[in-house]
Formats: sequence, C-alpha cells, structure tokens
Amino acid sequence: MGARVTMRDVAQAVGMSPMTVSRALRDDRTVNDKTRARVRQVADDLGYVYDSTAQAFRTQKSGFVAVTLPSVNNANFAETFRALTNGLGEAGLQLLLGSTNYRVEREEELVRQLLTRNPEALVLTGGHHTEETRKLVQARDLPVIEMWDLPEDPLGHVVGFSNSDAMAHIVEHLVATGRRKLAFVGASEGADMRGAVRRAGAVAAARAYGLPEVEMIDAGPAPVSMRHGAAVIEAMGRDVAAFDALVCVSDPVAFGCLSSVQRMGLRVPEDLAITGFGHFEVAKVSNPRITTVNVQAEDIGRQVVDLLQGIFDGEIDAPVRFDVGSALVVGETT
Amino acid sequence: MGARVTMRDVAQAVGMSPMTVSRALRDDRTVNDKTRARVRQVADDLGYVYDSTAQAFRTQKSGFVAVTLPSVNNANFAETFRALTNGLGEAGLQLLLGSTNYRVEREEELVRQLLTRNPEALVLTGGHHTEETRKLVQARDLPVIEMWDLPEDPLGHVVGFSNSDAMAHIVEHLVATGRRKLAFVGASEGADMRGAVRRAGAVAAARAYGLPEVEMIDAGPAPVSMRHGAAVIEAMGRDVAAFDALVCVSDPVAFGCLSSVQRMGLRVPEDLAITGFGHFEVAKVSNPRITTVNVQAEDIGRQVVDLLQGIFDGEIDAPVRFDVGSALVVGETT
DNA sequence: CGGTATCATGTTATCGATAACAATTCGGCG
DNA sequence: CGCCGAATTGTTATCGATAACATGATACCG
Repeated sequence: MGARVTMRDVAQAVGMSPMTVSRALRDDRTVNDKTRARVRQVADDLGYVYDSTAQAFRTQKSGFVAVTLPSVNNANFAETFRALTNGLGEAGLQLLLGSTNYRVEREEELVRQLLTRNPEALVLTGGHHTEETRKLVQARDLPVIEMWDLPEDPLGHVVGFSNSDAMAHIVEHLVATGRRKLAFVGASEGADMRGAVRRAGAVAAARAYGLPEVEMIDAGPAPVSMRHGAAVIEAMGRDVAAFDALVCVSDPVAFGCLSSVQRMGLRVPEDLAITGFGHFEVAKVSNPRITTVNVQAEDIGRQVVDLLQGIFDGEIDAPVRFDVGSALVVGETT
Repeated sequence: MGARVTMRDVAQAVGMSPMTVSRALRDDRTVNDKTRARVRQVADDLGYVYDSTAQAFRTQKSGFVAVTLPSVNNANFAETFRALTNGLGEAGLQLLLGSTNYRVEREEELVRQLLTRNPEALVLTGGHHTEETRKLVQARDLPVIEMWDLPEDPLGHVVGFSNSDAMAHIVEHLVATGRRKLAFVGASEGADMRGAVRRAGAVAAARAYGLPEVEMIDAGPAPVSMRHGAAVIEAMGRDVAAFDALVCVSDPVAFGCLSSVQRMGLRVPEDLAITGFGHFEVAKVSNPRITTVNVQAEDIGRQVVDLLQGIFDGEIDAPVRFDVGSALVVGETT
C-alpha cells in the first residue's frame, strides 16, 4: 500500500528495461510474444495500473474529448451523450463532460476549465457563446464542433439542425389544421438561447402565415420542464381556452400543459391543440400522443463521432456543416 | 500557433523564474502583489493556458473524482450528478463520468479505465460489482463511496437508502387500501440489480402480508422506461384487469402502464392501482398523479459531496454509512 | 548600526511513460 | 565460420509544473 507500482517496478521484476515494459503493455509488435506475456503476467501480479496522466503528459495527448451540455437531465442531450461515449470509447477516447445549466457564462468558465485538461477536441452544444469563449477556443489549434444548432458564424465544425425551421413546420401544421390564435409556452427571455430561437421561429412563421401575433406564456427561468408547463397553465385557468393552440418549447413542457388543460376539463385537441418539441418518450406515451418534432439526438452524437474520427485521421480539412434535419411527428394533440 | 505557451515562456517575458510564475498564478501569498499582477497580465497577453495535466502529473493529484452511473438518461441519476458537479466544482474538483448501462461488466471496464486517470476518489452507483472490480478498487488506497444502495458488504463509504424497504412501504400502502393481487412490472432478470432488489422487496413484503404470490410482468431488458411499460401492458390487453395493482420498478414505467391501461378504457385507481418509484416529475404531473417513493436524488449527491469533503480534510477515518431514507408519496393512482 | 526575522525570489530535482536513437542478439546464408 | 539484415531490447532525454531547499532583499529591533 506504499508507493504505487510503476513500469520501473515491473521492469525490475521481469529483469528488463522500462521501455520494454512500455512496449509490451501497448501492442507494439516489436516485442517478443513471450516477453510480452511475461511482462503482462508480472504487471498483473504486482497489481500494476497504467498511469494515463503520465502518458498524457509525455505524449501531449490527453485522450480526452471535452463536451459541454446545457443539462444532463434531458433525455435528448443524454442520448447524444450516450452516442458520443460509445462511439469515442471505441476509439480509446474518454469524455470529459461539463454542464452549463443553460448559461453562456457558465459555459465560458467550463470551457476554460476543460481546456486546461488538454482535450483533443471540444464539442459544444449550441451556437451561442460569450466573446471570451470564442477567443479562448480560437486561440487554440483544436478541433471544435458545435452541435444541436446551425450557427451563422460557427467556431469550426457544425452538426445540428435548424430550430427555427422545425418550429416553422409546427406552425405550418397548425395552420393546415385550422388553428390561428397561437400561444408559445417556454422559458423567460434570457439564458436559454435554443428556446429563444424556437420562440422566434414560431413568431416569424405565424407572421408569415398572417396569423395574429403569438402570445407568450412565460413558464419561468430555464430549464423549464413538465411541472413548469403544468403550473403556468393551471395559474391561467380557463383563460387558456382563448387560444387555438399551445406551442411548447419542448415535449415535457407540452405534457405539463396537456395535463393541466385536461384537469380543468378542456379537451385536447378539440378545444385546444398542443405541440411539443424533441420527440421525447413522453410524447409517444401520453394520452393523447403529443404532436412534436423528432430531432434525432442519437444521430447527432453519431455524426459528431464520425466527424471526429475523420478529423483525427486527417481526412478532413475544411470546416464541416452537417444538417441532421428534423421531422414533424403528428400525434393526437393537433 | 506553434509550440504552446508554458510557464517558462511567461517567466521569460516578465524576466523571472518559472517558479515565481507558478506561485503567482496560484494564490501563493509569498509573492509580491505587484509581481503577481504583472505575471497575470503577461500570462493573459501571451494567451497562456494552465496545463492541468502537468500539474496532475507532478503533484500526483489529478483533481478528478470518478463517478459511475447506470445511465445519464434518468432524471434521478442526473440530479445526483448535478449535485455532485456543483458541490465538487466549488472544491476545485472535476467529475470524470462513466455510464455502465446497468451492467456490472461494463462497470468493471469503466473502473479500470477511470483508475488510470488517478482520481482522488471513486463514487460508484449501486452495491453490486464484479469480483474483479472489488479487487481493483481495494488494491488502491483511494476513498470509495457507493451510493443509491445500502450494500451488505460495502467497499468503503455508503450513501444510499434501502430499495427493498421502500418497496415494502409501497406494498404496505397497497394492502392498507385493500389490494391483494399484485403484479410487478420491471426489467427482465439479469443486469439491473437495483431493479432486482426492488422486485425482491415487493415479493418479500407481499409474502409477509400473506398476499398471493406477486406476478412478474417482464418489460424487457434494462433499462426499461415509459414505452416499455406501455408496450407490455398493451400486449397483455384486458388480462391486466385480473390484478388489483401494478407495482412498477420506476415512475416512467408506471406512467407507461397507466397510459396503456387508460387507453383500453380501464379506470385508475378504481379498476386497478398503479405505483411507481423515484418521484420523477412525471409522477406529479400525470393524470392521475402516481403514487411513488421519493428517493431524494439530490440529497444523495449533496451527502456524497459532504462526505468527500470530510475525507479530503482528513476528518473521517472509519467507513461512513449514511441512509438518506425514502418516503412514500401517495398520489391518485392508489 | 549590527544582527535577525520576514519577505520575495531562485535552483534543483522530480513525477511516469515514451520518442528517438543506439546497441545487441539471432537466424540464415554463402 | 564469418557476415548481414531483421528482430529485440536498451539508453537518454523529455513533456510542464512544483516541492523542497537555498538564497537574496528588506524591515525592524534594541
């Protein structure tokens, strides 16, 4: 339990140089098979544990890919994260995760922290960052991928979809089914840029279709979820019946709204339509099923992995911009 | 964009030794305030970024706390993770997260990987591990915390609650409200030990109350969620009415069951009671609200943080065993 | 004003693995 | 048997920050 076992100790035990041990433990085929076997055996016996820190230091390659997510407590982001973990794990890379709580200032702090770990790539969620974050990132010769958005002025590579286009499809669908007076349910203005873009998308689309101005229903500061949707509608009471449709920033919010609307005896979709965003499980299981947009979170993760692989293999030179798209999923709430 | 900027470069630029730079950038108060200011200024100008890898190597302290979770896509675990991130972040520690996908073999692989990063502590979810995992961990002089369970034979510290006790409370409540024929809805036997313990708890409690044997409804391999609960009940059709209550392994599964049960025209709780586990948002928002057990995921995270702080401060010697408890939350489904 | 405590900075060695280069061993062949 | 190329193993230097120790500068005291 004293000093830790190093390659030197293993080397001494097998009567060879540390270099040979190093080679044997990796799969360098210049070592003799018998030697490798013996080294591995001894390393095991001594309880040797490889020191990635030393490796990272010496080789100047950390084996980390840094990732920021707004929140982990979100099935979509979690799905992307899972895809990233699995894909990069196969390439021997480890994820270094930070969550921004939907705040760019927090993202900046996080990026600063993550960069000190010398990651081999940086994957950011979203396309809105502080100036300082942009500077930090660009000062480094490091592959950067922004995902979940299609920013105008990207930092590097992009794998995402258009939130406002997706919202436009929802509005189009609502118009097609005869709805005119829309309300948008989402977080307060401020931190959550993705939510803001969705709202703006809805507003713009409504204008384009000549609908009356979209009403804003503020469910509180981001992140908003089921209970916020439920609470804000409950607080409104039957006033909500004045609208034809509630356009919600996400499925969980939509489900919360749906629940409150039903509790007060209104029928969905007869009295009021409701739409979500993100194709969360709850949208498919709820009763009625919620009309939503499928954003293919897992696909985003997979595409990012492919992209990174390409970058590490040196096959990619120019910044890539990949639109994974999104698709309207019509449920029973419209 | 050539070689990276190191402390040596900064030192050269200010005309001092690297040691002074090192001291200035940390908050070593032996450096003169003016010197510190100048160093910081120059470091900034040169775009210096601190190298945690080098620090971790030299000091043999990584600044990492390694954490394994069964899944990130679970509001409860995510909540614990958030609490850990926030709490440890304040202490200057970074989380190194791995997800096991509910499999102990995957956990072993993960632990092996995480240990090479020299974490300062290891936080495992659950109390079931492979023999190899136990050996790996115990061979190291490293603080270990198991959370979300109260294992019989812990590896080190424990912060959790009794899943089987919690299940017993649910069964007790069902008995008190006149239910006798129970079915347990959960994942197939196998990977998910936490699920298995809950099931065993339900079975044992039912026996203790002299109820007929609990029927098993297999929702498929772990992890099971809303759609699995919904699917398995839909597949059963009206046979489900033969039971008095569906005891579900989690709230999402319970919600899935609830939804399918309602779709086929049965009334909850009149025709059938349903219970969940975990006090997820959906339990409070669904219609009717689901009777569940509050497991205080955030509290677990906070307690783990406190415990780690105590350990790092050297205030804790003997292994700690902390039961955060759990509480029945009666909803409208029973 | 000499001497000592305090403050501020510098020097040297080091953490563990590995790239780059050097040396040795071995088998095969004329 | 001697020589050559391929297969193995060894040596040395190094990544960047910092602990431990050493030194130089300054203040303060009787």
